[in-house]
Amino acid sequence: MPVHNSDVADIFNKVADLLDIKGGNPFRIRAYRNAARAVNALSRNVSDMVAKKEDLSALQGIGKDLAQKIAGIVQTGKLPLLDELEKKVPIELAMIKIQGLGPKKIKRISQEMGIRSVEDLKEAAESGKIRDLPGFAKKTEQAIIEEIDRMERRNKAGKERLKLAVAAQIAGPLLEYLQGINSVKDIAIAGSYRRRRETVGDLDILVTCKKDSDIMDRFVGYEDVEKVLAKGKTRSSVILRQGLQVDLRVVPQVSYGAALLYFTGSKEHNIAVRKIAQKKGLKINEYGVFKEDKRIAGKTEKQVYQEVELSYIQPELRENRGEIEAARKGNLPELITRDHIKGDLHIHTKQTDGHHSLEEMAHAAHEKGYEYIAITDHSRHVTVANGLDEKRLSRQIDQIERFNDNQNEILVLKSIELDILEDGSLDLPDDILKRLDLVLCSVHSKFNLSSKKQTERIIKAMDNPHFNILCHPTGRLINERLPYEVNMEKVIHAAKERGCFLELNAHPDRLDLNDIHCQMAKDTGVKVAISTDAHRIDDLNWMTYGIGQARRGWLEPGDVLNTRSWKTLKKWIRRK
DNA sequence: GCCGTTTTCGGCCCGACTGTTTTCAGTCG
Repeated sequence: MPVHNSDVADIFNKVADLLDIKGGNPFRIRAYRNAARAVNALSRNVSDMVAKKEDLSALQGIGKDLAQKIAGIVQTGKLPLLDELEKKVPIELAMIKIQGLGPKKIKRISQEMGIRSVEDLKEAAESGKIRDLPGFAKKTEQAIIEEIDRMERRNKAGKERLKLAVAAQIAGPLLEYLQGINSVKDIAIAGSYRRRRETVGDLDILVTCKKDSDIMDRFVGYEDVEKVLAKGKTRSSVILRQGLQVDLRVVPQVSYGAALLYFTGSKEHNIAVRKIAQKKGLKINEYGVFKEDKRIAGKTEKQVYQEVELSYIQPELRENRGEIEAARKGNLPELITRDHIKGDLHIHTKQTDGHHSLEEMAHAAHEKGYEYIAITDHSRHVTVANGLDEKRLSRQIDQIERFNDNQNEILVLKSIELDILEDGSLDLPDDILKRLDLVLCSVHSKFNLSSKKQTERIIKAMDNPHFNILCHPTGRLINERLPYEVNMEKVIHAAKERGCFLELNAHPDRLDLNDIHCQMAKDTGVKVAISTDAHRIDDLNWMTYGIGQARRGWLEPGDVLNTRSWKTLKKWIRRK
């Protein structure tokens, strides 16, 4: 089994947790966590980098020692330090995931009561033994019981973070409710929701409001609130029935920008920004930028960035993956927006597994202001979707030509979502593909091939001169199905060499390409098509999720295929 | 354990809330 970046990151995070419980140097612990994050954020496979003898210590947060440890993990799959720590600190690491229990408390519980696992802890708490420990009491004991219960329910459901689109359904009505409180002035959802991450762990809502507002009472009184975790003057936390934690912060208007920056994160971005401030003799917190004790900025995010000589950084970029350096040099990307999109290149109809007709989809797309759409029904191999064979595709082609002849609203491109078969051949013969404007190709079967075979399969398919766009390139379904084993670096380079393109599938369950792969495509010079994979009219709205992901991947209008008019697009996709 | 336009040694982001205490440590984000 090849060692993945996430394997290395998991090992480092475990080391950090164990050192934390053991009572290690907090900065050494942070170094391990930083390294875990750095490895996870890499756009390349760390195994490949080790194989090519690249200098890992050049990476931010990874020095000589950790570079060596990474090489060791790649070669053996293990880290001796971790094995050693696991022997010295024999406790189940799941314990640290219990809210309210940190390393210090776990250490005491395990040392003084011999508790080693969540199960032991549950039993001790339920039989009232925890409260006897000095520093612990009834409330802590009760909280432990409740949190273990919540954790168990969450594990059963199998997901810790909600998909962005699901969170949006919960956030919408809540935001409306809070906006209805007349003492509220500004309101925004910050956090990973604002950074448009594909999943969110909680919602951070920020408000400014009039003095003596009853906002906190109203907030904890919201109909969906199941449990109030904390309630203060400036900060309250609740858990909603749907399991989502929501934090509400009230900040003074002069601090709104500083607070928005602070609570939008990411944490790593904030730390990096604050470090710059520190060097300039300034202090940044959620209330503003301070020189000694005087506030010199804070009303807007832009002001705060200005004080540390950075240009404004879009929320989607705030991951400490190079955006700060780019802001300093003034070469941040001009990120793509929904308004740049001229058409949707992946749309299904009733002919296969869609729910609306070609005419209905075309009309809806016209109403969105699009210049063109591509009709991309499935090919015959996808039998469950009633995929098209040559005859039916031929009829659909005729139908589209007639449709285009009879209206001027929108151009409908003749296309297909064609299956890539196990051996890398395409599901329909070239004769019929020739008649299409555009050919999308997808893997819908044999997800469990080895990385080598899966990569070869896809690249062989790209050898066919009709191949234009690779759909949902890794096949992952967020929270449901892992990506299949595939070497994306090779796939992207193969696409570049052959004049092919990659899709960023905007379906909120897919968002595939992910942000890091988008950036990889951009750096390689492969243009990306942001498409919804709509199966019904409403699905066309998913474009905004694709845009969010693309922005996280630093994509500019010029990096995206469907920001171009069909006239230009047509030239780009023609293969030599 | 990392890092350097003050530094190769001595730093390493910062504040709110809670629970258990009588002034604060632990946890969280």
